[in-house]
Amino acid sequence: MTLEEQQKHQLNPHVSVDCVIFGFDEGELKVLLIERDVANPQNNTKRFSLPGNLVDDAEDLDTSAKRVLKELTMLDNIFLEQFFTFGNPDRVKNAEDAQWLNEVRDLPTARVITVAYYSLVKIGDYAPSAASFARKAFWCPVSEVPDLAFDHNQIFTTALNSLKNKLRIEPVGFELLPKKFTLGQLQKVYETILGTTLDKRNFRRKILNKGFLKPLQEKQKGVPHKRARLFEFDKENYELIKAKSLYFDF
Amino acid sequence: MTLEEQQKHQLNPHVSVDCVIFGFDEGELKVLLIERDVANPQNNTKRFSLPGNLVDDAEDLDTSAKRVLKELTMLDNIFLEQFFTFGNPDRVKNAEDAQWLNEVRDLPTARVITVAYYSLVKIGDYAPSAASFARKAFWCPVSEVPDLAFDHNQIFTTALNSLKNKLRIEPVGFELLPKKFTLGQLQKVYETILGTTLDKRNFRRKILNKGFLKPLQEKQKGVPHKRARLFEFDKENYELIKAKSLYFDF
DNA sequence: CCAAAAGTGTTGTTTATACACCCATGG
DNA sequence: CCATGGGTGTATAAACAACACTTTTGG
Repeated sequence: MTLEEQQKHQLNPHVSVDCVIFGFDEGELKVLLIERDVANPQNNTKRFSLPGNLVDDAEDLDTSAKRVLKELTMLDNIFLEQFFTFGNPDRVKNAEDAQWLNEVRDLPTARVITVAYYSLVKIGDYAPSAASFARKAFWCPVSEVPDLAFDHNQIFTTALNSLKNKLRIEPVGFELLPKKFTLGQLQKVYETILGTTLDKRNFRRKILNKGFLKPLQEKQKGVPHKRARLFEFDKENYELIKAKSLYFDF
Repeated sequence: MTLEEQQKHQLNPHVSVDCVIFGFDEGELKVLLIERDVANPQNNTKRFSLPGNLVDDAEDLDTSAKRVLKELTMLDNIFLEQFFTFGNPDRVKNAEDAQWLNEVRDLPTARVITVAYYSLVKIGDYAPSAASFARKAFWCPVSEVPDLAFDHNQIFTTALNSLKNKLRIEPVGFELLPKKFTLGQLQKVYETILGTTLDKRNFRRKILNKGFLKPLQEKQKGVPHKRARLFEFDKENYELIKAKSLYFDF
């Protein structure tokens, strides 16, 4: 290991990143949780948390979040955004987490502030490579998130709120869907995240008028109803549109 | 000093807060800068920065930002919001800042991540108590911000953007004005922050329809033109309105 | 009397909302 | 033939944008 590499892997014991990774599957919004390794097998109380880790001391925060995300999901991220920093001095001091911290941290009692990110991934793309860590990581419907370590429940709730706000301003919905998707699927994503129902005709008119959805010739196959037209997100066009009108509004 | 107080004042060398404090005066948006103390009087190159400091190790981030703001302005804050965390590993490593860090920090070469807040204050209320630190702190028009220490120019720019976004969503404009203000003043605030001009009639109609401005009987005095009606922000009413319609939209 | 900001309505255009039926497919 | 989601248009209401003149005051 070169000196440079060594330096790169020197952990900063006071700053961490946590990632709230959203996915969408079977009409449900899900979040990626990990089940914590506990070295001591006697302690078999399961404890769940968001994926996160200390930052390396020479590493940018965004880079760190990308690294952690990649380490845990083997996916290069699609979209990754810092949304809040949590720094309650007691956030890592609950008794339930003390043992685990003792096992894995050099300074288990140090105060740690954490910079939180959220990310949207396509579960479909992602599942195939999930096998190697499936024992530790799993998708959990957002309505069934259990008690999490540290202040991770608060982080999760804040992330969900940020995602809602983001969705009103930028068209991030397709990040959760396969590259080719139907308008019905997209509408479902919006409804799930916003927690409302939307009128089908109004939704379609509005989103098609934005001009960043490219209709394909291709259609769905194998569905027990009329085949829906497939669409792609038209990134180039979107960039042009964004430059003019900043707001999206749902 | 009690043990508790001692603990409270133990600085965490790895985490700081920085505050971007906006004020509005003479039709201009201004930001509060400080001129850095340099112990060594030989070094008389002036160096400006945003007000900020390391967090105390047992202190919440919001509390820390409030404390720093109060220490520097003697004002209890009106509005204070975390907007981004800056963590480039090189952000405190420019040569220009090294000497100063050597003088004031225990670990002058440590990487510091900083949680940035912005705040809006009424310059009018604030100026009277400014004397005691006026040598060190001053209001600088946002269009004339000089080179700042560390990455503070970037922090400032990001804050200004966040403020713009905030203004579109919540009516924060009056935070910058005296308790009683005219619609003309308020419009000026919006125009200054958003960097546009707005139609007077449309602005008035729109903002009055929101229902959170309480017209007073009182009028301006001593102006060389028609006296404008004064208004107050109606906080209770605003809370009611906010509960229903989340969006504000300018 | 002049400069400077206050105050005030209307019209045309765009955007949002509410709403109901037929179509194609697989099972 | 049935259940399922796909696909389509119109009418009403609300919000927005553009636009010009009179009033009051201090100097």
